[in-house]
Amino acid sequence: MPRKSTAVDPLRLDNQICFAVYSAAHAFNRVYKPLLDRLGLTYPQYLVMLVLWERDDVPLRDIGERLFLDSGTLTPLLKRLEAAHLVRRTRSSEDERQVLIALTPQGHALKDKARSVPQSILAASDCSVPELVAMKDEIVALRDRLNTAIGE
Amino acid sequence: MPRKSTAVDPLRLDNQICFAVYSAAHAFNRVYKPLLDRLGLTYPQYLVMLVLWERDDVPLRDIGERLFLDSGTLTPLLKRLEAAHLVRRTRSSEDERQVLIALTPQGHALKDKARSVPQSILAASDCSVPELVAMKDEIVALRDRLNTAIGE
DNA sequence: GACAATTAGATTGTGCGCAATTGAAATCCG
DNA sequence: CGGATTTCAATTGCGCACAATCTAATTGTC
Repeated sequence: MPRKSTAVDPLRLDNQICFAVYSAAHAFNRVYKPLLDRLGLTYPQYLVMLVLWERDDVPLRDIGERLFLDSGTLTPLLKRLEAAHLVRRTRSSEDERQVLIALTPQGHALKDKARSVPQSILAASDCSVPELVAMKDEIVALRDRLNTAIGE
Repeated sequence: MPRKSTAVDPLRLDNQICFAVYSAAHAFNRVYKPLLDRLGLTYPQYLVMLVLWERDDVPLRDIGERLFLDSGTLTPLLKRLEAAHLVRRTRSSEDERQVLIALTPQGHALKDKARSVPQSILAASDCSVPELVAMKDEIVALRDRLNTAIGE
Protein backbone atom coordinates (compact mmCIF):
# COMPACT_ATOMS: atom_id res chain seq x y z
CA MET A 1 0.00 0.00 0.00
CA PRO A 2 1.51 3.27 -1.15
CA ARG A 3 -0.17 5.38 1.54
CA LYS A 4 2.00 7.68 3.66
CA SER A 5 2.17 6.65 7.30
CA THR A 6 0.01 8.81 9.58
CA ALA A 7 2.96 8.99 11.95
CA VAL A 8 4.69 11.47 9.67
CA ASP A 9 1.69 13.09 7.93
CA PRO A 10 2.51 16.78 8.43
CA LEU A 11 -1.16 17.80 8.33
CA ARG A 12 -2.22 15.36 11.05
CA LEU A 13 -3.52 17.17 14.14
CA ASP A 14 -1.62 14.99 16.59
CA ASN A 15 1.65 15.81 14.84
CA GLN A 16 1.24 19.57 15.30
CA ILE A 17 3.35 21.17 18.01
CA CYS A 18 1.29 24.32 17.60
CA PHE A 19 -1.82 22.43 18.67
CA ALA A 20 0.03 20.98 21.65
CA VAL A 21 0.93 24.53 22.72
CA TYR A 22 -2.54 25.89 21.90
CA SER A 23 -4.36 23.20 23.85
CA ALA A 24 -1.90 23.37 26.76
CA ALA A 25 -2.52 27.12 27.03
CA HIS A 26 -6.25 26.46 27.29
CA ALA A 27 -5.66 23.74 29.85
CA PHE A 28 -3.61 26.15 31.97
CA ASN A 29 -6.37 28.72 31.67
CA ARG A 30 -8.93 26.25 32.94
CA VAL A 31 -6.74 25.28 35.90
CA TYR A 32 -6.16 28.94 36.77
CA LYS A 33 -9.82 29.95 36.48
CA PRO A 34 -11.08 28.81 39.89
CA LEU A 35 -7.90 30.06 41.61
CA LEU A 36 -8.07 33.49 39.98
CA ASP A 37 -11.82 33.81 40.51
CA ARG A 38 -11.03 34.10 44.21
CA LEU A 39 -8.76 37.07 43.41
CA GLY A 40 -11.29 38.61 41.05
CA LEU A 41 -8.85 38.37 38.13
CA THR A 42 -8.86 36.81 34.69
CA TYR A 43 -5.67 35.11 33.52
CA PRO A 44 -4.48 38.01 31.31
CA GLN A 45 -5.22 40.40 34.18
CA TYR A 46 -3.15 38.15 36.45
CA LEU A 47 -0.22 38.44 34.02
CA VAL A 48 -0.49 42.23 34.11
CA MET A 49 -0.51 42.14 37.90
CA LEU A 50 2.60 39.90 37.90
CA VAL A 51 4.38 42.56 35.83
CA LEU A 52 3.23 45.35 38.15
CA TRP A 53 4.14 43.46 41.32
CA GLU A 54 7.71 43.37 40.03
CA ARG A 55 7.71 47.10 39.24
CA ASP A 56 4.81 49.51 38.90
CA ASP A 57 4.38 53.09 37.75
CA VAL A 58 5.39 51.93 34.29
CA PRO A 59 3.99 52.97 30.88
CA LEU A 60 1.32 50.82 29.28
CA ARG A 61 3.81 50.26 26.49
CA ASP A 62 6.28 48.49 28.79
CA ILE A 63 3.61 46.11 29.99
CA GLY A 64 2.72 45.39 26.38
CA GLU A 65 6.32 44.62 25.43
CA ARG A 66 6.70 42.33 28.40
CA LEU A 67 3.51 40.39 27.63
CA PHE A 68 3.57 40.69 23.81
CA LEU A 69 0.21 42.52 23.87
CA ASP A 70 -0.84 45.74 22.15
CA SER A 71 -2.89 48.73 23.27
CA GLY A 72 -6.06 47.31 21.75
CA THR A 73 -5.90 44.53 24.31
CA LEU A 74 -4.39 46.39 27.25
CA THR A 75 -6.42 49.61 27.20
CA PRO A 76 -9.76 47.99 28.01
CA LEU A 77 -8.13 45.41 30.33
CA LEU A 78 -6.44 48.15 32.37
CA LYS A 79 -9.67 50.12 32.50
CA ARG A 80 -11.31 47.08 34.07
CA LEU A 81 -8.46 46.79 36.59
CA GLU A 82 -8.91 50.49 37.34
CA ALA A 83 -12.65 49.98 37.81
CA ALA A 84 -11.74 47.20 40.28
CA HIS A 85 -9.55 49.75 42.15
CA LEU A 86 -6.38 47.67 41.62
CA VAL A 87 -4.49 50.17 39.43
CA ARG A 88 -4.48 53.88 38.65
CA ARG A 89 -3.91 55.25 35.14
CA THR A 90 -2.26 58.67 34.86
CA ARG A 91 -0.71 60.56 31.98
CA SER A 92 3.03 61.06 32.27
CA SER A 93 3.92 64.72 32.82
CA GLU A 94 7.18 64.26 30.92
CA ASP A 95 5.51 62.72 27.88
CA GLU A 96 1.80 63.35 27.65
CA ARG A 97 1.37 60.51 25.18
CA GLN A 98 2.24 57.91 27.81
CA VAL A 99 -0.16 56.42 30.33
CA LEU A 100 1.58 55.33 33.52
CA ILE A 101 0.11 52.38 35.37
CA ALA A 102 0.51 52.33 39.15
CA LEU A 103 -0.81 49.91 41.74
CA THR A 104 -3.29 51.09 44.35
CA PRO A 105 -2.85 49.88 47.95
CA GLN A 106 -5.44 47.19 47.14
CA GLY A 107 -3.41 46.25 44.09
CA HIS A 108 -0.28 45.83 46.20
CA ALA A 109 -2.20 43.94 48.87
CA LEU A 110 -3.56 41.44 46.35
CA LYS A 111 -0.05 40.04 45.95
CA ASP A 112 -0.31 38.34 49.34
CA LYS A 113 -3.50 36.58 48.32
CA ALA A 114 -1.80 35.48 45.08
CA ARG A 115 1.14 33.75 46.72
CA SER A 116 -0.64 30.43 46.99
CA VAL A 117 -1.46 30.30 43.27
CA PRO A 118 1.86 29.03 41.85
CA GLN A 119 1.89 26.13 44.29
CA SER A 120 -1.60 25.04 43.21
CA ILE A 121 -0.51 25.16 39.59
CA LEU A 122 2.57 23.13 40.38
CA ALA A 123 0.40 20.50 42.04
CA ALA A 124 -1.96 20.37 39.07
CA SER A 125 0.94 19.95 36.65
CA ASP A 126 2.00 16.83 38.57
CA CYS A 127 5.57 17.52 37.56
CA SER A 128 8.85 18.29 39.30
CA VAL A 129 10.16 21.85 39.42
CA PRO A 130 13.36 21.03 37.47
CA GLU A 131 11.31 19.35 34.74
CA LEU A 132 9.04 22.38 34.49
CA VAL A 133 11.97 24.79 34.40
CA ALA A 134 13.57 22.81 31.59
CA MET A 135 10.34 22.75 29.59
CA LYS A 136 9.75 26.45 30.21
CA ASP A 137 13.22 27.30 28.88
CA GLU A 138 12.68 25.20 25.76
CA ILE A 139 9.28 26.77 25.09
CA VAL A 140 10.63 30.29 25.64
CA ALA A 141 13.46 29.57 23.21
CA LEU A 142 10.96 28.34 20.62
CA ARG A 143 8.74 31.38 21.18
CA ASP A 144 11.69 33.71 20.71
CA ARG A 145 12.68 32.01 17.46
CA LEU A 146 9.08 32.31 16.22
CA ASN A 147 9.02 35.99 17.15
CA THR A 148 12.29 36.47 15.32
CA ALA A 149 10.77 34.85 12.24
CA ILE A 150 7.82 37.24 12.43
CA GLY A 151 10.10 40.23 12.50
CA GLU A 152 11.69 39.26 9.18
CA MET B 1 20.39 40.65 52.69
CA PRO B 2 17.33 38.59 53.62
CA ARG B 3 15.63 39.05 50.25
CA LYS B 4 14.61 35.95 48.34
CA SER B 5 16.46 35.54 45.06
CA THR B 6 14.39 36.48 42.00
CA ALA B 7 15.59 33.27 40.39
CA VAL B 8 13.19 31.27 42.55
CA ASP B 9 10.46 33.87 43.22
CA PRO B 10 7.35 31.86 42.28
CA LEU B 11 5.40 35.02 41.34
CA ARG B 12 8.04 36.29 38.91
CA LEU B 13 6.70 36.41 35.34
CA ASP B 14 9.83 34.88 33.82
CA ASN B 15 9.51 31.87 36.12
CA GLN B 16 6.01 31.01 34.93
CA ILE B 17 5.74 28.08 32.55
CA CYS B 18 2.13 29.08 31.92
CA PHE B 19 3.30 32.41 30.50
CA ALA B 20 5.86 30.62 28.33
CA VAL B 21 3.04 28.49 26.91
CA TYR B 22 0.63 31.43 26.64
CA SER B 23 3.12 33.63 24.81
CA ALA B 24 4.31 30.78 22.58
CA ALA B 25 0.71 30.14 21.53
CA HIS B 26 0.36 33.78 20.51
CA ALA B 27 3.69 33.65 18.66
CA PHE B 28 2.47 30.61 16.72
CA ASN B 29 -0.74 32.43 15.91
CA ARG B 30 1.18 35.38 14.51
CA VAL B 31 3.38 33.12 12.38
CA TYR B 32 0.32 31.28 11.05
CA LYS B 33 -1.67 34.43 10.29
CA PRO B 34 -0.15 35.38 6.91
CA LEU B 35 -0.05 31.72 5.80
CA LEU B 36 -3.68 31.09 6.73
CA ASP B 37 -4.87 34.41 5.29
CA ARG B 38 -4.07 32.92 1.90
CA LEU B 39 -6.41 30.02 2.68
CA GLY B 40 -9.09 32.34 4.08
CA LEU B 41 -8.89 30.61 7.48
CA THR B 42 -8.23 31.70 11.06
CA TYR B 43 -6.07 29.45 13.21
CA PRO B 44 -8.95 27.81 15.11
CA GLN B 45 -10.73 27.28 11.77
CA TYR B 46 -7.54 25.64 10.46
CA LEU B 47 -7.58 23.25 13.42
CA VAL B 48 -11.18 22.31 12.63
CA MET B 49 -10.21 21.70 9.01
CA LEU B 50 -7.29 19.49 10.13
CA VAL B 51 -9.78 17.36 12.06
CA LEU B 52 -12.16 17.16 9.10
CA TRP B 53 -9.40 16.34 6.60
CA GLU B 54 -8.66 13.26 8.70
CA ARG B 55 -12.32 12.25 8.81
CA ASP B 56 -15.43 14.25 8.03
CA ASP B 57 -19.16 13.73 8.43
CA VAL B 58 -18.62 13.76 12.18
CA PRO B 59 -20.76 15.34 14.93
CA LEU B 60 -19.86 18.80 16.19
CA ARG B 61 -19.32 17.17 19.55
CA ASP B 62 -16.48 14.97 18.25
CA ILE B 63 -14.67 18.00 16.87
CA GLY B 64 -15.05 19.68 20.24
CA GLU B 65 -13.60 16.71 22.10
CA ARG B 66 -10.66 16.54 19.76
CA LEU B 67 -9.87 20.27 20.06
CA PHE B 68 -11.03 20.77 23.69
CA LEU B 69 -13.61 23.34 22.54
CA ASP B 70 -17.31 23.61 23.37
CA SER B 71 -20.37 24.41 21.30
CA GLY B 72 -20.24 28.08 22.27
CA THR B 73 -17.01 28.34 20.31
CA LEU B 74 -17.69 25.84 17.56
CA THR B 75 -21.25 26.73 16.57
CA PRO B 76 -20.44 30.23 15.26
CA LEU B 77 -17.07 29.10 13.88
CA LEU B 78 -18.70 26.31 11.88
CA LYS B 79 -21.39 28.69 10.64
CA ARG B 80 -18.61 30.91 9.27
CA LEU B 81 -16.99 27.90 7.59
CA GLU B 82 -20.40 27.04 6.13
CA ALA B 83 -20.81 30.62 4.89
CA ALA B 84 -17.40 30.19 3.21
CA HIS B 85 -18.76 27.02 1.50
CA LEU B 86 -16.09 24.81 3.12
CA VAL B 87 -18.43 22.65 5.22
CA ARG B 88 -22.08 21.61 5.35
CA ARG B 89 -24.01 21.28 8.61
CA THR B 90 -26.82 18.73 8.69
CA ARG B 91 -28.87 17.21 11.50
CA SER B 92 -28.28 13.53 12.02
CA SER B 93 -31.34 11.47 11.11
CA GLU B 94 -30.47 8.91 13.79
CA ASP B 95 -30.17 11.51 16.55
CA GLU B 96 -31.86 14.77 15.74
CA ARG B 97 -29.86 16.59 18.43
CA GLN B 98 -26.57 16.04 16.65
CA VAL B 99 -25.21 18.29 13.91
CA LEU B 100 -23.01 16.42 11.46
CA ILE B 101 -20.21 18.37 9.82
CA ALA B 102 -19.18 17.35 6.30
CA LEU B 103 -16.67 18.87 3.92
CA THR B 104 -17.83 20.37 0.64
CA PRO B 105 -15.73 19.72 -2.49
CA GLN B 106 -14.10 23.12 -1.87
CA GLY B 107 -13.39 22.05 1.71
CA HIS B 108 -11.68 18.88 0.48
CA ALA B 109 -9.79 20.80 -2.20
CA LEU B 110 -8.41 23.29 0.32
CA LYS B 111 -6.26 20.51 1.77
CA ASP B 112 -3.95 20.70 -1.22
CA LYS B 113 -3.39 24.41 -0.71
CA ALA B 114 -2.66 23.74 2.98
CA ARG B 115 0.12 21.23 2.40
CA SER B 116 2.82 23.89 2.29
CA VAL B 117 1.83 25.34 5.68
CA PRO B 118 3.59 22.87 8.05
CA GLN B 119 6.87 23.33 6.21
CA SER B 120 6.70 27.13 6.61
CA ILE B 121 6.03 26.70 10.32
CA LEU B 122 8.95 24.32 10.64
CA ALA B 123 11.21 26.88 8.98
CA ALA B 124 9.98 29.67 11.29
CA SER B 125 10.59 27.49 14.36
CA ASP B 126 14.24 27.15 13.31
CA CYS B 127 14.33 23.77 15.01
CA SER B 128 14.90 20.16 13.98
CA VAL B 129 11.97 17.80 13.54
CA PRO B 130 13.13 15.40 16.29
CA GLU B 131 13.51 18.32 18.73
CA LEU B 132 10.01 19.55 17.91
CA VAL B 133 8.53 16.07 18.27
CA ALA B 134 10.15 15.67 21.67
CA MET B 135 8.86 19.05 22.85
CA LYS B 136 5.41 18.33 21.48
CA ASP B 137 5.25 15.04 23.40
CA GLU B 138 6.32 16.75 26.63
CA ILE B 139 3.77 19.55 26.20
CA VAL B 140 0.99 17.09 25.39
CA ALA B 141 1.86 15.09 28.50
CA LEU B 142 1.72 18.26 30.61
CA ARG B 143 -1.59 19.28 29.02
CA ASP B 144 -3.08 15.88 29.76
CA ARG B 145 -1.98 16.06 33.40
CA LEU B 146 -3.54 19.54 33.70
CA ASN B 147 -6.76 18.29 32.14
CA THR B 148 -6.76 15.37 34.59
CA ALA B 149 -6.40 17.84 37.47
CA ILE B 150 -9.39 19.83 36.19
CA GLY B 151 -11.54 16.74 36.12
CA GLU B 152 -11.03 16.12 39.83
C1' DG C 1 9.99 78.14 14.43
C1' DA C 2 7.59 75.14 10.82
C1' DC C 3 6.55 70.91 9.15
C1' DA C 4 7.22 65.96 8.25
C1' DA C 5 7.82 61.67 10.52
C1' DT C 6 7.43 58.97 14.51
C1' DT C 7 5.39 57.35 18.79
C1' DA C 8 1.69 56.34 22.44
C1' DG C 9 -2.67 55.28 23.32
C1' DA C 10 -7.68 54.89 22.17
C1' DT C 11 -11.29 53.17 19.17
C1' DT C 12 -13.70 50.01 16.09
C1' DG C 13 -14.75 45.64 14.09
C1' DT C 14 -14.11 40.62 13.75
C1' DG C 15 -13.35 36.25 15.82
C1' DC C 16 -12.44 33.31 19.34
C1' DG C 17 -13.17 30.96 24.29
C1' DC C 18 -16.03 29.83 27.95
C1' DA C 19 -19.78 30.04 31.59
C1' DA C 20 -24.61 29.92 32.00
C1' DT C 21 -29.06 29.25 30.15
C1' DT C 22 -32.46 27.35 27.01
C1' DG C 23 -34.87 23.98 24.31
C1' DA C 24 -35.35 19.84 21.94
C1' DA C 25 -34.44 14.99 21.56
C1' DA C 26 -33.07 10.63 23.40
C1' DT C 27 -32.64 7.50 27.26
C1' DC C 28 -33.63 5.63 31.71
C1' DC C 29 -36.61 3.44 34.77
C1' DG C 30 -40.42 2.11 37.46
C1' DC D 1 -46.14 3.25 28.59
C1' DG D 2 -44.87 7.93 30.72
C1' DG D 3 -42.51 11.08 33.46
C1' DA D 4 -37.71 12.19 35.05
C1' DT D 5 -33.09 12.56 33.70
C1' DT D 6 -29.48 13.11 30.57
C1' DT D 7 -27.43 14.70 26.31
C1' DC D 8 -26.55 17.80 22.44
C1' DA D 9 -26.67 22.30 20.11
C1' DA D 10 -27.68 26.89 20.13
C1' DT D 11 -27.76 31.30 22.32
C1' DT D 12 -26.22 35.11 25.26
C1' DG D 13 -22.92 37.82 27.63
C1' DC D 14 -18.27 39.00 28.91
C1' DG D 15 -13.38 39.32 28.15
C1' DC D 16 -9.61 38.84 25.51
C1' DA D 17 -6.54 39.29 20.89
C1' DC D 18 -5.37 41.80 16.99
C1' DA D 19 -5.67 44.52 12.57
C1' DA D 20 -6.73 48.95 11.05
C1' DT D 21 -7.59 53.55 11.88
C1' DC D 22 -7.56 57.83 14.45
C1' DT D 23 -5.91 61.60 17.53
C1' DA D 24 -2.57 63.86 20.04
C1' DA D 25 2.10 64.58 21.53
C1' DT D 26 6.96 64.46 20.53
C1' DT D 27 11.11 64.42 17.75
C1' DG D 28 13.94 65.36 13.76
C1' DT D 29 15.25 68.47 10.05
C1' DC D 30 15.88 72.32 7.90
